[in-house]
Amino acid sequence: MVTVSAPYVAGYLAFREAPFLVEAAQRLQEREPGLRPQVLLVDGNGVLHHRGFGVACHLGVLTGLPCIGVAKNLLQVDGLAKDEQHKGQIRDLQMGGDVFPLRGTSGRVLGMALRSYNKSTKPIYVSVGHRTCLESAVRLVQSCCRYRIPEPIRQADIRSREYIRKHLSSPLGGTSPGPGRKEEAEPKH
DNA sequence: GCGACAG
DNA sequence: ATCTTGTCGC
Repeated sequence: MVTVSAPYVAGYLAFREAPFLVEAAQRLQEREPGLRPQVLLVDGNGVLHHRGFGVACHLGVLTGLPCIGVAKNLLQVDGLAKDEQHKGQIRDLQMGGDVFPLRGTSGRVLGMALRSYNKSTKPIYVSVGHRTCLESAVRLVQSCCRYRIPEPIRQADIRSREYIRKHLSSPLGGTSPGPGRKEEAEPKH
């Protein structure tokens, strides 16, 4: 369990969550030295970011492990927008595995919109975090999508919420936002 | 008033 | 992220 105090500010997600992700990675290394992740799927963006350095990049540099950014919503940076052109490209995605590049005004490809499984309507946004190319990142992500969200991230989400519901719902858990105070305590993403 | 806004 | 309302498919 962790206690997060830093607020969520769009564009600065890493400053709020990276410390706990690094901690989790270190704990795994201590308790299971034999298990070395070959790659980490991160709930957030990699280079698809205001300053080209999202939480997946932070975690990668801090751990030295390859990282892939997987966002559920498009971060509208470098000219990228959820305009008709974008919506049209989404409609054109035919089956699971279909993608289209996210090219910013700068001309740079910041990531790929991916139809993660056959029945999906809304794509997920994959971007390079650290030590991987976009093509490999998309292929790996798609390979572990039974549902829209890659199973590793989906399970982390489901299990963390279950843990919260079970441990801090009735005892001392309920959020008690007194005047001028706002805080959370959890291992979410 | 309206759109943006990773999680 | 969270919440609500409603629909559809297995």
